[in-house]
Parts: sequence; C-alpha cells; structure tokens
Amino acid sequence: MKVLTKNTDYAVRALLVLGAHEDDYVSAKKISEEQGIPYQFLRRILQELCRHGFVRTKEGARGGFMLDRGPESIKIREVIEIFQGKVELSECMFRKQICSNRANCVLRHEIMRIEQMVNREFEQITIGKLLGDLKVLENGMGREKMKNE
Amino acid sequence: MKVLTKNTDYAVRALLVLGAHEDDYVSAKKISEEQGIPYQFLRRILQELCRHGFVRTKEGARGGFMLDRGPESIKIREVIEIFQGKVELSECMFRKQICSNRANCVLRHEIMRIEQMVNREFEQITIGKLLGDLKVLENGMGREKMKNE
DNA sequence: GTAAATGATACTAAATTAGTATCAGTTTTA
DNA sequence: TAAAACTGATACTAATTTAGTATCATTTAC
Repeated sequence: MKVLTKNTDYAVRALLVLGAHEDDYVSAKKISEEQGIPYQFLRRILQELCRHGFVRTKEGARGGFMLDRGPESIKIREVIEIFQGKVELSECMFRKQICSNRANCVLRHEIMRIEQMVNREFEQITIGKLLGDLKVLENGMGREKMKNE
Repeated sequence: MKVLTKNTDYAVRALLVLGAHEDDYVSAKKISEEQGIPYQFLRRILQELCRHGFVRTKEGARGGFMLDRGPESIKIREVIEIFQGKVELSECMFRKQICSNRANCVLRHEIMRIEQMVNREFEQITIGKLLGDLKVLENGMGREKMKNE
C-alpha cells in the first residue's frame, strides 16, 4: 500500500529545491539532475504546478521556475490533491449492500474519521516547514555527526 | 487517491457476513449474491483469508466458510496488510537526493508519524466493532426512521 | 452417483502510474 | 540575427497494479 506516488514525491522535491533558491529561476534540467528525476516527467509536473499557481515560469534561455507562493503557505495536502485527487479511503467501502438498506452507516464514519485525520496532518506539513527541517539537519550536523556520511 | 482496494473492501464485507452467522458455514456463492461481489473474485479472497487463518472452510456440499477467530480479534489493519501490504506512505519520499547526504531525515519523520497514526486507527477497528455498529443501526432504526428506506 | 461445495491456478481486461518523445514558441547572448 | 537554452503543449509507450473470469480437480452430503 503505497500512498504517495512519484508524481507527488517529485513535485514536493521540486518545490523544496525552488524554495531553497527563492529568488532565482531554476531550470527543470537543473532540478532534474540535482534530484535524479526523469527530465520530461518533471517538466510535466512543473507545468502542472504552474497551472495551479504554485510556481511561475520564465521561458527562454536563463528561464525556469520559481515559487509563486510563500513556502509556508504551500501545504503537502494541496500537492497530493493535484496529482492524486482527494484523500478518500474508498469510494465508499460498504456502501452498497451492507449500508444501503441500513441508513447512513456508522462504518463509514470510522473511515471518514481516519480520512479527516490524515488530511489534517498533510494540511499542516508545508514546504516551508520541510525547508526548516532540512536546515536544522544541515546545521545540527556540522562536525560531530558528519563523519557518518 | 483511493486507499482501500476492492480486495480489502470485499474481504471486510465477507468477514462481516461470516461474523453475522457465527456458527454456520456460509458458501462463497451466498456471500457473493448477498453482497454483490463477483463470485470467482470472492472465492480467491476467501481462500487467502483461509491461508492466513482468519476463516476455516469445509469442502463439499453444505460446505463453506466460517470465522476461525473471534470477530473482536480481527483487525482491519490485518486485512489491509494481506491484500495491500503494509501501510507505507511512500517507499521513502525524499530518500535519494535530499536525504541521503543529510542523515536520517526529519522529513521522513513527518511521513512516518502519519503512517503510524493511520496504522493505529486501523488497528483499533475490528470486525467485532463493526458488527456492533451494524446492530446499533438496525435497532436504533426500528420503526421511526424505517419509512425513509 | 450427482449436486453443491472448495482448492488451486492460469488467464484476461481495465485502470493507473511512470516514463519518453516531439515540435512549436520564447528569450538570452554572442 | 542565429544558435543555445529554455518552457508550452501534447501524444505516445511501457510497466505495474487492480479487477475480474475461467477451468479442472477434489471433497462431501444426500
């Protein structure tokens, strides 16, 4: 059971790269190389992020992509939603037989409860937060632990 | 983003039916008709549940399936695991580039936290609990609300 | 011995996910 | 002003997963 697809994974990684270069345009090529993401695949993802207003682009030489929203405001939930649709545990498990003739279904309740939990969590993780986490790691690791790499 | 597949859905429904007839063998045919689940598909699912010790079977005429564990002890998490593997939000989002050279990854932490939350929830929903919920519905609905069906 | 079951397993179909390729247009820069 | 470095748009292929079908052998009740 894999919840996040490559689409989402790549998108988040691309957004992190862009977030780390906040005022430059970064080309798809560069991101692709830096992150090991298939170039054409990544381009499609970036275009999608552009259509949804997460990034802005500049065409032509020296062009590329740049965040068009503050990193803090970009929620992982939104990214997931673009590439995988809303989090729904099942169209409606139990809907048909077990439910249909027994009203609106306590069972479904359980499922929807979990669904909402997951959504709330993904709503709270933002690109900004992840960037912050990355920084902590980089600093906290200066000399002491670096040897282990 | 659909989290639960038909496999799981059908399996849970079948288990509920079996749970509702605790001391009879119920045939795949009957469950299939009652629940509108494709017959051969369901049979494979039941066989799998048998291999994993959830149900026992009796071959031949008048045979069928019966729970081999108390309904209270059958956790939805286990059922999911059989048909969809462990809940893993992503093999490891961020693993490669962003993580590999920056130690064990706070990012991954976030993801794993949610993962564990979901698991805990699915761990607490049992076939027994769902059967209880169904009963409540059936009774609570006796006369008053029944007209709406 | 026949009908009603499961056991085992091979097969097909459909949908989703992942990845590739191509051509047109834009901008920088030499 | 032409080449190089980009994106826009979009069609295509491949791989994987999910869903569903079909078949034959064996067991059991009656």
